[in-house]
Amino acid sequence: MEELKKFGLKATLPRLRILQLLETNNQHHMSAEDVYKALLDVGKDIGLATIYRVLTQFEAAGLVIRHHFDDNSSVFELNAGHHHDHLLCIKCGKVIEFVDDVIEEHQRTIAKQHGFKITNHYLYIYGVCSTCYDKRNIT
Amino acid sequence: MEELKKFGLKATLPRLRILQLLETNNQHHMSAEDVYKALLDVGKDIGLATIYRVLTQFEAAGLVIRHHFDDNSSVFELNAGHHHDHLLCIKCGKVIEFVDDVIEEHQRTIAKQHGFKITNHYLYIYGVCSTCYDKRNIT
DNA sequence: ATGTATGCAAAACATTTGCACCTGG
DNA sequence: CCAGGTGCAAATGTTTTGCATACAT
Repeated sequence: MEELKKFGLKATLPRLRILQLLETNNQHHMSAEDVYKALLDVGKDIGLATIYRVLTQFEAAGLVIRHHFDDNSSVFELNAGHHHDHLLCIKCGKVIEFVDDVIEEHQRTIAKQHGFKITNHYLYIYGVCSTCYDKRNIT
Repeated sequence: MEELKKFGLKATLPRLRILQLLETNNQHHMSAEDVYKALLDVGKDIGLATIYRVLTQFEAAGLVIRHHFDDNSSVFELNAGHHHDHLLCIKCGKVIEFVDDVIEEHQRTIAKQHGFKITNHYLYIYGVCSTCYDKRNIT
């Protein structure tokens, strides 16, 4: 909880609560709105503006990663230290995390060939998961 | 130009102009605002709302691909038929397109392992290009 | 003609910011 | 105590929508 101090951020209640929520929530990917509602549900009324500010600071501190999935809003996930990519179901919203060393290696090679210093990279594979696919003709 | 009809879209002036712009513009990646301004510059005053509507229809028709780059706005590019990924400079905005067969193959494998039917996928590598990197201590 | 498209202005969102008040160290 | 943090409401930027008018077929 005190990793906040490493980044010169005071350990305030809103920050601690948001961090704790991200650490314990079983859906790792949350929008600012999701965080807001989840905290409200637990009786913690933290302003949405503060949530945006805190998440943005967390992102700058490297505690959190911001993604721009297909819709026009941002989702945040705790930076667990190990980079991973995402496989997303467009029907049910399921998110699967994965790592493929060969893909990682090829990305580095491509960046090098073009003279780029990589800062970060995102791979999103969208599709329909087996559960949703099986249901396709049922309803 | 008449690929519009294939999708049940009337060949109206705004659509033809937007399509033509995307086909001829040397920057392949344009936001709705970019398209709006580019057309204005050529004396074609097409409402921004129409541009959004047309680009969205083009996307649905598969004529255009919509990307959500790091900022919170959408950019569109003509679907040239051959899928490719993107390498982006965070300093100057340069965009390089590339294809890596090994990466593509591994993506298919991963999706299959998880029982997903891929609909599409996006790989964005962000970094600093050599030009910007060389300039880093100059200014 | 007639169903579709467009333009404009207003609405809907997601996100950011200004400012007075509160709080952690 | 005091710098930094928060809440609220207003501002911003992007994208969507309602509706009357204009256009392609």
